[in-house]
Amino acid sequence: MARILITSAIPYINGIKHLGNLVGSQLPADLYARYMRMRGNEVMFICATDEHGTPAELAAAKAGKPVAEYCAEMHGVQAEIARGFRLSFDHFGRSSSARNHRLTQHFARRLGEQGLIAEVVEKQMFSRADDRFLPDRYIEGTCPNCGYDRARGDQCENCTKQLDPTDLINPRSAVSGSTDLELRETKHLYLRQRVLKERLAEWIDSKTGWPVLTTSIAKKWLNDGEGLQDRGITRDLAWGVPAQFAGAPWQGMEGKVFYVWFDAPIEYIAGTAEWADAHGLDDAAWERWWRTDKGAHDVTYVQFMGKDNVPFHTLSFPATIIGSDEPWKLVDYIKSFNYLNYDGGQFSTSQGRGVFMDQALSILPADYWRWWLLSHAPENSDSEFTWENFQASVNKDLADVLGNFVSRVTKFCRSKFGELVPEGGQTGERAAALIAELETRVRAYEGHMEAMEVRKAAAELRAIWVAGNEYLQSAAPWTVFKEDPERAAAMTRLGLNLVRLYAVLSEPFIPDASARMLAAMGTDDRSWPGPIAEALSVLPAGHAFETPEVLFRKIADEEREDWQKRFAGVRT
RNA sequence: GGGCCUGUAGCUCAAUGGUCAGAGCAGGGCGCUCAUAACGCCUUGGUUGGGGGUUCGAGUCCCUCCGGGCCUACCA
Repeated sequence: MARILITSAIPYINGIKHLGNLVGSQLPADLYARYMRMRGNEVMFICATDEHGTPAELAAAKAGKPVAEYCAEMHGVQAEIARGFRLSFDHFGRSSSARNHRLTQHFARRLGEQGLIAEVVEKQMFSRADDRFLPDRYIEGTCPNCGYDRARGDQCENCTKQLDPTDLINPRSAVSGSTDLELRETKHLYLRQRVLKERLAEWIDSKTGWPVLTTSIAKKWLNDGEGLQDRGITRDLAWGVPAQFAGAPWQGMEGKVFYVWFDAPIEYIAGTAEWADAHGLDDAAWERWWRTDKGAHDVTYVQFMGKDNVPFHTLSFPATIIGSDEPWKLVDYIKSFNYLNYDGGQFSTSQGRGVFMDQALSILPADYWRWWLLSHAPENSDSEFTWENFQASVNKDLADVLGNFVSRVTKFCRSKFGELVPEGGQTGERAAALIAELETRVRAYEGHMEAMEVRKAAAELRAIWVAGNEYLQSAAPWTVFKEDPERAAAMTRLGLNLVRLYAVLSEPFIPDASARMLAAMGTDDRSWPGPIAEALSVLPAGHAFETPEVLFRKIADEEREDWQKRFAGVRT
């Protein structure tokens, strides 16, 4: 039994995420966690909300709430939706937790003691009307290059030129529109990543099996231009982990907090500590996942994230870990995803374009979305959600291939033998061929799941379902029954056992349907198949089952058209 | 501007430099009647974005052009 630590990139707190966010991290992480648990491994699966930063403060202000209250509420909302999608986190934490405050300050202090923190005085735009420093992109003005009047302080969206806020003509706050801005001096802490460059490069180079997407992004940041740069890890904000604290090896940082990207990944660790606290366990319980000197030496750590998160997970966070000079667990494998597009364009949170997680669940149960999203996961390039494809895929794969298989087996049995696994008889060559095929396919499926090849795993699973239909079609127990009822009984017994096997194999993708199938088969035997012949004799003759209701209903054309219209425009 | 990814059948995607470029869906035909008008079998469909090159051999490697996307360090 292996020990597997799994983290999903933590979703930002300001609002409900769309399906693109879901498929890029939380959902594939859940697939992997469920699979590894099914295989009998000890799994720790951690996610959290990322609660600090300017957008959180602004969103809270807009909602007319104190930021702590706003974040607590939104955390509750996101946790509820995560449950709705059956995301099986061992703990869904909060980056604003006391645990994260303590750990973030701990890492900062260690880095300071190692000489890896620099104090830098710089000038930043301050908006008097908003009473806050503004990040570059929260300043708007006229582009000096093309004259576009809504250019942002980091880049002009119109001509794509890189800008500095001071380049803008007639700069104004994007928050309030105020032009009452001034450049103010402010002191910040920088993480001296340049000092760690060689060690980071060496570490990245040792990860030869990582996805191209992951390593290419890391190497670009390491080597491009002047190479890896030091990074500011504090901000002039009120909401966050205070940068000045007892034992801090610096002074004069009162009123400042750590940058979200410094404290967010630390929440992976803190979230595990929160898990221990929530279960009344001591520190050793979480440290055995994170401290290689306290039991984590045999842990395999896998991170899941969208491509936009890669630099922070390949460089900044490892710089924090390595720089601390303490035996914390480093990530072993980073699975990164491209983006999911929506019907010819991008999902857009600001424009409300596309399907958001809460809306998705209000339309259809989690399994429908899980199946489509995972079987179309954007692993190699950006991929595309269209309603036609979603409808076709769900109707065909889930309703016709799997759902109907369960239906035809159980209903046939009920009508000919009653709702007990029939006894007697022998299966024939076709059953042997089926078992041989499944033997190959199940091992291939395992290989893809272990390699986190999500699409390939989905395709293999579907082929496993299809094999059941092929068997029934060629064995034709409904015909055999007329001549040799005992033989038909054996075939049906095999069919019912296939339903149980499929429930087990499918659990990581469609956990609700899996549970319903097992319940219908009257068993809680979820043991992963060894030799297939054995796995297909778990349900003995005489075992009672129930004929389940329709497992997956089909999506009608009218519904699809209705949804298409509903989600094309602005979210209301 | 720079870097990276990407372009394969009507659609969504596969293919360690090595048989005739494969699947699923959609389309066509046949079969079956247990089943959610479901299932199975067969089948149509490709100058692998264009052009050039390396190689015994290129979807794959190189150059170039065209299209799509992402990143570019203060959004997260």
